[in-house]
Amino acid sequence: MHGLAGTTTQAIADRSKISKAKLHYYIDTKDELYRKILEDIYDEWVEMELFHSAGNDLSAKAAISRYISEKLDFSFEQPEKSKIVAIEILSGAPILKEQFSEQKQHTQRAVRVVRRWIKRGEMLDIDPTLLFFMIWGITQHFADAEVEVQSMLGTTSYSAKDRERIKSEVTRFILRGCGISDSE
Amino acid sequence: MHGLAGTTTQAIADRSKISKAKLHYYIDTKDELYRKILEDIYDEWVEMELFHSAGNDLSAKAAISRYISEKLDFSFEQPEKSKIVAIEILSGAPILKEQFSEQKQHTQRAVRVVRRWIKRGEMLDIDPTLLFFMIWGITQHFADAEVEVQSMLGTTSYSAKDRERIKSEVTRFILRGCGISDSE
DNA sequence: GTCTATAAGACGATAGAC
DNA sequence: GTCTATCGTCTTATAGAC
Repeated sequence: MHGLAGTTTQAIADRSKISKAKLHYYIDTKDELYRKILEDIYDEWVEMELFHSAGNDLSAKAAISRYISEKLDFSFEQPEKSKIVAIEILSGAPILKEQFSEQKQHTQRAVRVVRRWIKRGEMLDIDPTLLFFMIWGITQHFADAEVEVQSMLGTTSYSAKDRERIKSEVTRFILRGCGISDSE
Repeated sequence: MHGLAGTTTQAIADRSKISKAKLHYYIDTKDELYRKILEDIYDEWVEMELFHSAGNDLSAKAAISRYISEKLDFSFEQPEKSKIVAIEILSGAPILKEQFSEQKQHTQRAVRVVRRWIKRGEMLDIDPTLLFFMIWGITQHFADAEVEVQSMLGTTSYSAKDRERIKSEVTRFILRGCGISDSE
């Protein structure tokens, strides 16, 4: 993963197994291609249901568990996508900045859901927005810092066992952090 | 923050308010400069005491709280440094990879400290390495995803109030996640 | 639609005067 | 040590034949 400047059109063409000229037949500029890819990924990213899921009648425990599971699956299975977005945000989000407002709306809806859980006594009184940051930080770390994580785990890819263990530990950790009882 | 390929020597020279030629008087190649900066930051990064702090007699609660506080301060005060390392790791850590072994040793020592806490009943039985990943993921997110976080908080920089609130919420969240009693 | 060839410019690095 | 000028290379993008 190298971001916009770190990748050449030649490399893109090579990986697509087409010529550079052919690539330019389909796209106008490299920037445009980058922007398109980025927006596609970000849409997929934002639309990952953040608690206002299937039915609003899910318990806090069920909804949060499911969201963590989905986010971790995304990190395990499509780390490249996570990384592309990460580089864009690290760089100050010159392109995605405009779309933050869209995300804000999604998040506001999720904030209200969390507030309801808190009122109902399903979880502790935690700032919902900060809770999202923590969940994002943890789950995305397994994609973005893949090399470091795997190096320390002594592997070169996440085995099915690794995934289960991580998912289980992370879920229980976050649920406890939310003050949601660990036992069934 | 743009990584190695994303920054031109011209930009570096401009920001240093010297000419491009003068820059090349002090450094040989751009790669060399990048490597030097990276290794300096990473050393500072790794040496941030990870639990095997001052005295080994610190309680789990005190040691973890202190570490979170230090990491968050670093994220708030020197986000650029965090970002440079983040980009390097996102890119597969071509340069830092060799130094991972050093970090592994630091981490192994910290793992033993955590194991002791668990044996003593100071905290729940959590995989220490995964715990580190979660703490790193959360704390670094406030630096690396700065734009996104601040955009959602409705600010353009972390105020003293923001910092206190984040630090307090994050610390309590993680301590609860570790099964360490919230009250005094 | 797909190719070869090349234009046009950006960039890292150096030469050489002062 | 610091400057101006420039070389050589890499890269994006286009022109034009087929």
